[in-house]
Amino acid sequence: MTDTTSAAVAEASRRGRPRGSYAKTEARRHKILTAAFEVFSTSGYRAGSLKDVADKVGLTQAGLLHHFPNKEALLEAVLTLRDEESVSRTGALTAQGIEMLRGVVELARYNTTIPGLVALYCVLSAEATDPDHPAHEYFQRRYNWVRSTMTEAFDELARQGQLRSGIAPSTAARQLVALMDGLQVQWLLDNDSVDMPAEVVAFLEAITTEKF
Amino acid sequence: MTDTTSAAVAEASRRGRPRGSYAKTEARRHKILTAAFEVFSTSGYRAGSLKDVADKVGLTQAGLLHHFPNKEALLEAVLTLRDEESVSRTGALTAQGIEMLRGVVELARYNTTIPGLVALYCVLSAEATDPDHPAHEYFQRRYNWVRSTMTEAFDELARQGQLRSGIAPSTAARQLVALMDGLQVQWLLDNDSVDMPAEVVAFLEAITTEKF
DNA sequence: ATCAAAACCTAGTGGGTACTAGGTTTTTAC
DNA sequence: GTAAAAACCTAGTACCCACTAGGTTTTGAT
Repeated sequence: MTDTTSAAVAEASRRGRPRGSYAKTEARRHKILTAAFEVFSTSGYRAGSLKDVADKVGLTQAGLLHHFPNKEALLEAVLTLRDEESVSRTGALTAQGIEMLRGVVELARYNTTIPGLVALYCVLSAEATDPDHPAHEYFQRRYNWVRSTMTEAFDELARQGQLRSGIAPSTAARQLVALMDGLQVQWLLDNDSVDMPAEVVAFLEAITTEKF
Repeated sequence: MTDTTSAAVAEASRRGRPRGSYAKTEARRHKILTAAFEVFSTSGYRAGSLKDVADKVGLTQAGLLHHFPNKEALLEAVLTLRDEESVSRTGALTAQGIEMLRGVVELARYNTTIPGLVALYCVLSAEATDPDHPAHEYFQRRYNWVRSTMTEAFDELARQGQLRSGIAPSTAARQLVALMDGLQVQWLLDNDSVDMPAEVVAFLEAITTEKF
């Protein structure tokens, strides 16, 4: 365990040891992540450049690389931050059963307000289907986790007889995830062509006996 | 109209006019398109390079650019060829109503045998959601066409009372397209996680009264 | 006020990019 | 066989890439 109390930092400083980052540093790193997010969203990871990111923040490439050792680390940081934010924001995954599925509809609605984030995951998940992509395992883990979480929700519905017969909970989960991903592509290509939350509601009402 | 009869070519040759391409040229262009397809599939258009394509064919970059004036033209040629091939192969879209939907299931099954093509459209459609992408309009047109074709099929089902009540044909079409796209991402990330044709069948049987 | 570390820069490295100019080899009609 | 166009190459353009070495400026605890 690293001791990060101020007393310990002061002690370390006296001996010429590493000091913590400055007051503005956290804000700057956040700005960098926002910019990186925008760049990776529109160009993908491979075609998006560190210079594009640095320019958006008002830094040089080298300045940027002072905060993140390399491009891959930057991508990881973006993905981690976005996961934390969306989990803390929606708490979409703490709910269970039907309440969680209502949360999914709400998520679909919320997604229409953040096309950038939708584009990021859309472009990145497609790019990361290549086993050599640095985010390949991240997306494998992510999909496994989302699918299993959704399967649990449909399991509960099935136990209460609210899932239409002939539909396995795991199938419902896979399809719901697939549907949302696919709708996003169509929506990004042409916003007016798809009403995402309405489509999700229609799907859920088709496979369950509930109203959403 | 360009006159391309052999007599006309001969006449043109006598005058030092352009000649047609050589016997092997068509095969070579086809080899180039195959290679380009592979490169764009795994890396996308933006990150995929002409050198990668040229190397696969055993040409130099310059040699490749003798056949296609630039990278964008190469992409267009790949997309056009693939559309022609898949239309002529499956004839998936000549059928109507339920027969066409059965063709969609068959397409999902066939897709599992060509992960490269699936990856191409998956990566490219995501990348092309950016309005500045050269294939942006291509994908807009493509989705509009696919959606309207599918809507017609569901319309016919609805007329025959085979579409579950409460589901609009256009909704069914959008969802079927979205589902297939989304399933492909999950399948590319982990082949064993999804049985694509089975999922499509499950979806169709959930929204219709038919067996698939 | 001092001074060391953090933050950031300039100026590179070696490599890749799409694309071009101009020449050489290969094909093919005559 | 000849000649001209097609096919293809070498060698270059100008630019972008991720990343680094080493120096300068800024910060902040003492």
